[in-house]
Amino acid sequence: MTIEKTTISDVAKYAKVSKSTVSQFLNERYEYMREETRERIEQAIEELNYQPNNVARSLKLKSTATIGVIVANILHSFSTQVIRAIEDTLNENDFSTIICNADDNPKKEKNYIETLLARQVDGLIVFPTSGNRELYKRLVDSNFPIVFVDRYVNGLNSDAVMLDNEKAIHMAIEHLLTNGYEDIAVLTTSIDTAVVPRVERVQGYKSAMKRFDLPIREAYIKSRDLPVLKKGIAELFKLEKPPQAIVSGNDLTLMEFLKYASEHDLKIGSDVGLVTIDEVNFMEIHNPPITTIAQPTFEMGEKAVELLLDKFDDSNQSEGAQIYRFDPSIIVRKSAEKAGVRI
Amino acid sequence: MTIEKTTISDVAKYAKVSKSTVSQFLNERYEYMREETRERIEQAIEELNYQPNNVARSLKLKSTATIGVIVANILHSFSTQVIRAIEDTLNENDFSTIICNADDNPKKEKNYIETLLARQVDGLIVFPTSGNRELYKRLVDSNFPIVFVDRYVNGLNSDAVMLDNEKAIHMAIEHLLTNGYEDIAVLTTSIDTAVVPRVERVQGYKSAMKRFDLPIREAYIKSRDLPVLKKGIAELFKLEKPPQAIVSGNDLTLMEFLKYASEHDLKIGSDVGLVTIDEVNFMEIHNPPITTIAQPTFEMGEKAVELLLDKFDDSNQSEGAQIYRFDPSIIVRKSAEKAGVRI
DNA sequence: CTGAAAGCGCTTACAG
DNA sequence: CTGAAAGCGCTTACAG
Repeated sequence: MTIEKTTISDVAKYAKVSKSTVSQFLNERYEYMREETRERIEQAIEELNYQPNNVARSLKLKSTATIGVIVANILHSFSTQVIRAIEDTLNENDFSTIICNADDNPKKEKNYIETLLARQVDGLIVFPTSGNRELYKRLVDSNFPIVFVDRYVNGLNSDAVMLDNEKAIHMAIEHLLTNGYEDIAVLTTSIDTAVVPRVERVQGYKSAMKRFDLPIREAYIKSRDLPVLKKGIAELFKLEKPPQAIVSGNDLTLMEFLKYASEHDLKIGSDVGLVTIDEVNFMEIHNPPITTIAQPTFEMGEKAVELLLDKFDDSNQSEGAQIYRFDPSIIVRKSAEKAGVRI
Repeated sequence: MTIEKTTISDVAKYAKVSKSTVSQFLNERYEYMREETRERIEQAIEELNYQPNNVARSLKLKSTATIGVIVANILHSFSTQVIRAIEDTLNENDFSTIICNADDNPKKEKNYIETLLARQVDGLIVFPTSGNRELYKRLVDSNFPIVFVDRYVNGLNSDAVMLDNEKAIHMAIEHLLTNGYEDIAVLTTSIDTAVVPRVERVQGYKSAMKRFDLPIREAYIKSRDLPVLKKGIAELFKLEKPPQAIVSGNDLTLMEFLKYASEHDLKIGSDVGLVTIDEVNFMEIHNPPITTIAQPTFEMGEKAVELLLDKFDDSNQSEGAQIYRFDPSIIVRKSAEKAGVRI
């Protein structure tokens, strides 16, 4: 089963040179190499079908050229999209990516951080849960290259790539108001664990209501864990004054709402207006098509990689960590139009 | 920026023992270790905040405990689901996973295979394109642990985890027939590159038609690349006798069909019956909800890992490679019911 | 019960 | 232009 690999020594012997010279060749330092030597090595590598061992290289170089990515919840399509961008960008820069899914579970997350560090990843990009502040603090304090995405960890001086969540909610609400919906409710997953985007989206809801001189009704704010969110939605529509429109915090909360709506024969648009954050492929084919506040997922992933790679560049003095906010954009479709009404 | 790591030597010095003894401790070989020694080492590790370096360990052990996963197209939700299962299962067995997306591009795929091998992954799980037969052949012939998922590479004696594609199509067609649809067309992505499941699905279509004594109309078989599939769909409905129902090969072809249907005001169910392969979250909330032939994605991912790990077990003589076929199941919803007609 | 030594497969000053 | 030597951080027979 075990295949004896051919090593650099085999190549050296075969080409009748030293290991050093082969190594020079492998690292493309041809400057002082005779044409003939180069060809001999080239041939030896070919004949022996030699494949360099990167583990050995990594050990010597103290760099593995791999980045660990830990995502809180890979089922969330925003995450998949950003990860896709991260992997692409990293790959372009000759880095490998190890993707881990923490399932919103701090224990799993901790475990992943530790095994990634043991594997000597050169840096970490993480969508953090809020359960490992101390661990992250230690990493950040010791200057280990790390950048956060989507969420940040409170009180840590580290880079983070975030959506402008307040703006996102404002856009959603403004669109709804323009289209004649006034009593607007917001749906997010639970904010008990203080996950930043959810908190910001709820705050954004409140500030938007204030800005548009509308009352803030606590009963219109439903932040619940996914399995019990539908109950919350039901409560909303049992209210004396049920909402005329819904802002859904992401694609997962949207699914719950859509299920509720179809079970209760609520017509999207005419019965309830709807805008959701996060663009997913099925928005377009839903009937009616769903108006969406999209995050620039590709740019966000790219930025995260860029920030991380900058840290490897010694010439770049760390000029203090920052939170980078990205602008959402609205994709107007039909879910926030009352029957017949056109803007 | 670089943090000097504490190494096993530091721990040894601090605990006043040799590196060997620390290593014994790390590998939990306590048999011959004095209680007191153990405690001293434990403390030293704690004090120095020592983290073992897995790269060094891997080099010595010639095993990295990591598996490379190469997926042909990560945008395909079947792949995401299987990968999720693979990662979970691997993680339970203390293996790391490196996921790479080949984008259905043999060149990218080749590149990934090479870098994964250079990184000394212990094995490979791959959803192969059909462009690297020779490379895969070399790997399989040299006994490198590899298992294929979803597709296999022709003429290679290797394990593969596959859907019973013929059965899947038969189930779809039988369901459609039972519900009163007779003229049935099938949609898949292009079969020019001979990607196995597509080919099998088209074959399955033909064998099903034969089995049910229906004519096989070539014009009802549309196998096109995604960007031009919609044109193929249009052709279908311009036929003298347009199909009464559609079997969609996967979630991506489904999207194209759904877009076409909504643009042309085709009512799913009453105007055209529809069954698709691959269960995705939005099937349920689509209007009408979509009847689906589901693949047992979790079991398939789990099986792939199991087959791979078996190869590491020397006691298991390789009893010849096999193709493992998994049974699809049907999730009946409303997209294959004519208005008013109930089964 | 514990330590000295060799070695995994590379890279990199340094010498010549 | 090329080679000998040391070393990256571990593990594992082997000796005592």
